[in-house]
Amino acid sequence: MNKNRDLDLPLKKDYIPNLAYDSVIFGCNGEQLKILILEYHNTNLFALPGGFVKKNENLDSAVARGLRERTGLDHIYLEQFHTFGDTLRSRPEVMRTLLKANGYEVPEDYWLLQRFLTVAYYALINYDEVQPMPDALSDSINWYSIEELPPLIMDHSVIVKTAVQTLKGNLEKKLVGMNLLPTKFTMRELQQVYEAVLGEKLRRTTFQRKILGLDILARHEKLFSGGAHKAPYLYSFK
Amino acid sequence: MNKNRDLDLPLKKDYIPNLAYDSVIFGCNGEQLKILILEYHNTNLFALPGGFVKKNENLDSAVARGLRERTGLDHIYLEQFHTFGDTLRSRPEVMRTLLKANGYEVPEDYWLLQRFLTVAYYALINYDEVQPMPDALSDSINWYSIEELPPLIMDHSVIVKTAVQTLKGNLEKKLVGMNLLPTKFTMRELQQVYEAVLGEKLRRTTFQRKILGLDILARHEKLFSGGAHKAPYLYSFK
DNA sequence: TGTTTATTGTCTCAATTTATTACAATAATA
DNA sequence: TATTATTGTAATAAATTGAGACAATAAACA
Repeated sequence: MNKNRDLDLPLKKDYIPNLAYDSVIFGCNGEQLKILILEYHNTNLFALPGGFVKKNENLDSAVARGLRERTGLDHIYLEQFHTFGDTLRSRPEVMRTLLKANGYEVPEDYWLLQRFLTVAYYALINYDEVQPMPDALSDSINWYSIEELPPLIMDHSVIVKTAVQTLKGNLEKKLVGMNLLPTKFTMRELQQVYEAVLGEKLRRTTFQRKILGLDILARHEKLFSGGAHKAPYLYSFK
Repeated sequence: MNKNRDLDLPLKKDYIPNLAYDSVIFGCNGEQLKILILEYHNTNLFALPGGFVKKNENLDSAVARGLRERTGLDHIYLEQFHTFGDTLRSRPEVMRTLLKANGYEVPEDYWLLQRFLTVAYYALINYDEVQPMPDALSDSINWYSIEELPPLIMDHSVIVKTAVQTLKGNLEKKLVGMNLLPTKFTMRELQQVYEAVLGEKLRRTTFQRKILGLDILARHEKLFSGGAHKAPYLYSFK
């Protein structure tokens, strides 16, 4: 197999053992809430983007680093939501399969085949302003609607479900919705984000009154989209 | 020093390296929200109860095990709330101090002196029905009001603050309040728990109507306390 | 150039929820 | 039997939210 690719693999000596992180990276295309999913080379295996924590690196920094590598973006809204630590979540045979598919034959005691706990984060980014990049072991990274995910490896489906639940809960409490939009956005776009996250239609007038009442938005010029109707104002987060 | 106590120390081979857990164990005496704090032997150092995860043990099980050891209680309400992973949170000199104070001289590369990330949980228990027990390295474990904590080692004060914030947020969302009370309790006791957690007085009639309206309580016999007034009903969680 | 269409911003009134007050019931005591 | 402290619930006021109405307006069209 492809022995000269070994240098791509993370080295045991550089990382905290038995500990990983995974990121649920949310975007919204105006209709649906979506997340970024990796597809591993030659395997038909799908997974969340993730990585490992360097021995002298903050946990948060490690996740931000991985996110930068996948999205090219900096200063992303990022929030830790749960650490998954069941013994049964680790599936060495899955890891072995995807290493093999990439040309790596590893010994029985290879560090990546051990048990891993993972700290899960969710990130909110602007769907339209990102050019996602696959990692060393995967050949594609794509947006998937949270309603139509491919089967994910290990416990990644549970991680996604937990992320969606957490995001729902934080939407009104922490007002994180605008992180899924560009700096300036219309009230309708914001409402569409809320509807995609909550999974339900909202009443336009009530929504507008509530959001404006929070006094967190600054109003800017109008947006002339070319449509045959009144132009909406643009808003930004204060 | 006391070499024959070495057997009490956790052995590196049994545990996931670089990973710990800490528990913020809440109780309520009717007036104040309190937590259990350990005082280490001969050091004047105070800390949260915590421990390590065995190589083949679920994370949640490890925390439940530690909680059982400190409180003697089983089936405790337990919730993970954050994983703390900054490099600077680890303070090997603190660990060395408290090992020394207990008679343990350890080498420079001793595993407990390395960097540790910690998964933090909070637990809710009945203040009156627990006989807390100190761990191997500590000589006391006591209730402290969250308003009057002693100075805690490392980042344990931050962990406590985060726990209190999380508990506040979950009080109404997850209705966890009754876990701080015995099986049967009066409406006033429940209100006192809410007031202690939220840090504010609540209106009696509004509180009673809201809680009863949730339809989560079963009403039982009255409690005759001996006071010169109408006796309140006892309630339990449905 | 007026007319039409789709959408927006805001207002009004109804429905619901929450806050506040009031008050009768009652357990022990004097 | 009156007094005291507290409880359960009802009644009313205030605030919030739901639902509809409507004028304003940007572009297309006749």
